[in-house]
Amino acid sequence: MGLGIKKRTIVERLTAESSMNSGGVVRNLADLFNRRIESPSIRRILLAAVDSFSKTGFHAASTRDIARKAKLSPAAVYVHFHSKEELLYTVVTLMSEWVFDQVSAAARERGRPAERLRRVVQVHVASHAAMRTAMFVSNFEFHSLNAAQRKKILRYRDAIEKLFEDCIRAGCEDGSFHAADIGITKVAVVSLCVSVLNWFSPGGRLSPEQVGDYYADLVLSMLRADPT
Amino acid sequence: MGLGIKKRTIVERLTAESSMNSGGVVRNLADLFNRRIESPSIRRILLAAVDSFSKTGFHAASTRDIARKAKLSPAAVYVHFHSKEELLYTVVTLMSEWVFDQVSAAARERGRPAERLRRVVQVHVASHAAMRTAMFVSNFEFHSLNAAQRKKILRYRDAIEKLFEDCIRAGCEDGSFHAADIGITKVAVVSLCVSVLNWFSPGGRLSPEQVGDYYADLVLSMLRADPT
DNA sequence: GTCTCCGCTAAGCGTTTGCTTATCGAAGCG
DNA sequence: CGCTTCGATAAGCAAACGCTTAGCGGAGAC
Repeated sequence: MGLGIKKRTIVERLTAESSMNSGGVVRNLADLFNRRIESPSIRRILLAAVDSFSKTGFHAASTRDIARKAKLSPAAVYVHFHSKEELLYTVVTLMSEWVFDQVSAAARERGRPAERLRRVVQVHVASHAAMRTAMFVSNFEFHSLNAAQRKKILRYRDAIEKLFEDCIRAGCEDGSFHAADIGITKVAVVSLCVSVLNWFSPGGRLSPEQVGDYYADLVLSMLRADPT
Repeated sequence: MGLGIKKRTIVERLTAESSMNSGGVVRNLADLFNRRIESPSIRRILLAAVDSFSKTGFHAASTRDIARKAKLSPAAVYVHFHSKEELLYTVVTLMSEWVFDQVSAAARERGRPAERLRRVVQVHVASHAAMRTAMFVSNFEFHSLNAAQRKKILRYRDAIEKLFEDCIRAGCEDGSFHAADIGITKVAVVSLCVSVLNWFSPGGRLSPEQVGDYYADLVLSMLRADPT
């Protein structure tokens, strides 16, 4: 067999189990990692990485700190991951895949454009709010990935944007929506959804689902065609 | 005079010159720094810091790198600044003050709520787009400041949010706007404006002012009262 | 001429960083 | 038993980090 070939990455060995085919919704980050990653040590490392990255940012977080939180020696992290960068890439990949699964499931259900866009916005916002910490890392430490990694993650982001665009375009074509520029409107709507990360608080007045509903109302009134 | 007292910070020595009282609008970041900072060396350091912080984030940026970009020795930075953290704090303060000046000037002009909110949104978005790099640092490296510094910067942010809230509340009271929850609506609108940082590109199809106009349209149709 | 100030630099201190090396012990297997 | 595999560790390396120290050189004051 191939010598000199470096070991496979965690991302390449992820359990191919999505929220679709395995009983019930994902409840939280630990639950999501349980479904996708077999080794308990690797799960602990990734949970610790999310915690460290979210608190201090990728570059300020030390691998020693992550190892300590995972109750392992500093070197044990490198038994499972090639580098600190791969830690971040694994986290971002897991979260990007999950959000894409959530939103595309919402977009698959039939309905009028307004109904479909409502579901897509609601799920997108609620997902970001519910997994606030990990989605924060996935979004705001994205630029610390290398070019090849960024390119792979961008595929998920582009696919999600496409789902939004399809709903908006369908509504414009059947006259229920008005948008002067679909491209700008699309990025404005998506970035509005993501920006819930900047203020949402788990212990706050509203649940993730309630915030999602509210944002869906905002987006629909933003897009509804003039009754004139 | 007081011995043992550490030297004053750059922020404490800023020129008290706002865009109001000194001829014309600020054209770009260098122009803004020229108006507020006397020493050319300090201006070069701050411009270099903005560049480094925006490219790699606060923690990954090295003071040696910043010094090299400013054409100074590494130690020269510490002649003017106590620490790397003070570099960030100075940048964030300058940008936060500037944005607050811009938005509050827009809010001061009289008009119906819809007209005032349109101006406020337009200026807020256009300011972020026009100073994209520095505003990016100001917003996304905010968490690297210490608690006391964050508290001071939050005063500007809260004041800006208040300006938005006043417009929205006035529109709800005179019946021209509809908002089920003014608090959530306010943070959604403000974070929508800020999120232009995530996609705006200086060389793109639209100018900062055009994007501001488009966002103002979006926000107004989001808030306008139902004609039913 | 001498003294003081001030912006600036060369050199380097102490610490922390990401990551490697050599090794261990338990488990699986013929 | 002998051998391999594998998760994990103790120890440490080379590099980079933020920041300090001691001192230089030109300008202004008297």
